[in-house]
Amino acid sequence: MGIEDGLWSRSRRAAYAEITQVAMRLFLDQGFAATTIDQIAAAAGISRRSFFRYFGTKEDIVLGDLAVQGELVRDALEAVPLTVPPWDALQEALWKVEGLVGDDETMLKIATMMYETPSLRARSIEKHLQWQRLLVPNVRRRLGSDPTDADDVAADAIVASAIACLDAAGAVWARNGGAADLKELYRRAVESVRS
Amino acid sequence: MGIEDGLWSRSRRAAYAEITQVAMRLFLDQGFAATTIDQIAAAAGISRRSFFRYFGTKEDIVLGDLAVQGELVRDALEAVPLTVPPWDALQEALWKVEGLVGDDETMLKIATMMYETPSLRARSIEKHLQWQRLLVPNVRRRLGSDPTDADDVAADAIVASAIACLDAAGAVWARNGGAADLKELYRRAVESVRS
DNA sequence: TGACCGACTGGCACTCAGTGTCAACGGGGC
DNA sequence: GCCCCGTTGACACTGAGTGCCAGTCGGTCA
Repeated sequence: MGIEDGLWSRSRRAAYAEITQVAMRLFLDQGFAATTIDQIAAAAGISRRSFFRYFGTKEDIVLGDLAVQGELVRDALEAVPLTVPPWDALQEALWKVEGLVGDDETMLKIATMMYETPSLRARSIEKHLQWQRLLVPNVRRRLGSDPTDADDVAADAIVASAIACLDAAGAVWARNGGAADLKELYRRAVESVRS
Repeated sequence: MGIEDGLWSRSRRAAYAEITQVAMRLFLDQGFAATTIDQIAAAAGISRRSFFRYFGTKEDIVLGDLAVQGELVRDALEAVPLTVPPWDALQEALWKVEGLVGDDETMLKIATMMYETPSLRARSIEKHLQWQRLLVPNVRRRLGSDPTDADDVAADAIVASAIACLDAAGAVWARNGGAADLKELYRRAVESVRS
C-alpha cells in the first residue's frame, strides 16, 4: 500500500500543489483573512465543495505541511541514539527537518503572515501541540522515566519548552525580516532558558 | 472615568455573570462544541445579537478571564524587585495570580473541557501569547538587555518557556483528574527544563 | 414634568466557513 | 462492453460572526 503512483494519486498530488500555489498567491496579495474559499476555488478551477475535500480548513493550506513535518521530526528523533540527552537530541532532530523547507524568501513571507494573523498563529501552535504528543514518548525513554508515572511532567515540559524556543526564535526571525540566522536564534534561546 | 458604579455598569456586570453561568452549565452538560450561541442566548434570556455585544466569540465565555489575568500577572511581575532573576520572578508573579482563581472542582471541569476541545485549546494559547507580550518587557529589563537589540531572543524564550511549563503542568494536572498539586508540577517542570 | 441625549437592545439580513447528501462522471479491472 | 469505485459538482443546510436600523430606557437639564 506504500507509494502507489497510479493516476489517482498523481493527479491528486498535482491538485494539492495547484491549489496551494494559487491560494498562496491570493494570500500574499490581498491578505489571508480577506481571501475567501470561493475565490481560491474559482482561481483553482474547482468547486467550493471539492476544495474541502483537499483541505479541511483555510488554515491547512498554509499549515498543512506542519503535520507532516511533525512526523519527520519524530522519525529523526527516533534515529538519534537514546544516550544523547533530550535537548541535544531535539535540536538535532529539528535541524534535520528544518533543512528540508523551501527558500528563505517565501518562508519569510509565510512566517510574517502567520505571526500577524491570529487564527493562523493559533492553528500553528495547535499543530505544534501535536508535535508534542509525537515527541514526548521518545524523550521519556531518554530520561528513563517510569512509563506508569502519569505525574511525570519532565518530558512534557522539555518538549514544550523546546517548541516554545523554536516559536520564539521564529517570531524574532520574522520580526526582523529574516536577517538573523534561525538556527543561531534557537541556540541562543535554549541557552538563555537553561542558564 | 475609573470605577463608575452607575446602573449601567452594574447591570452590565450582572449580565456578564448571568450569561457565563448559564453558558457554563450548558457546556459542562452537553459539551462545548454541541452548544450553540442560540441556546445560550435563549437560556440567558437575551437575543442572539446582544450575546455578541458581551462576548466576541463563544470561546471568550470560557477564556475571557485569561486576558484579565494576563494583566494581573504583569502587574505582579512589575511589583517584584528587578534584582530577582527572571525565573524566580515569573514564578512569584504567576502564583500570586493563580491563587485568585476559583475552587478546584470547577477549575478541573473547565481545564478538562479545554484540553479536549481543539478550538478552546487554540484560543487559550492565543491568550497566553498575549501574556508573553505583556511580560517580555519586564524580563528584558531584568536581564539587562539592550532595548534596541531586536535580535535578542533571551527574554522571549524565557517567558515562552515559562508559559509552556505552566501549560504542560496544567495538562498533566487535568489529565490526572486534579490529583497532583499544580504548583508542585510547575516547579518540577521548570526544574527539568533547566537542569 | 417634559424634552433630549446617549447607551443598550432586539430583529433582520447578510457573509463566510464547514458539512451532509445525491446524482453524474470517468478511469481501471473483468 | 460492463461494472466497481473514487472523484466531482451542485444544492441545501447549520452555525459563527457582522452591519444596520429602529425602538427602548436611564440620566440630565430646563
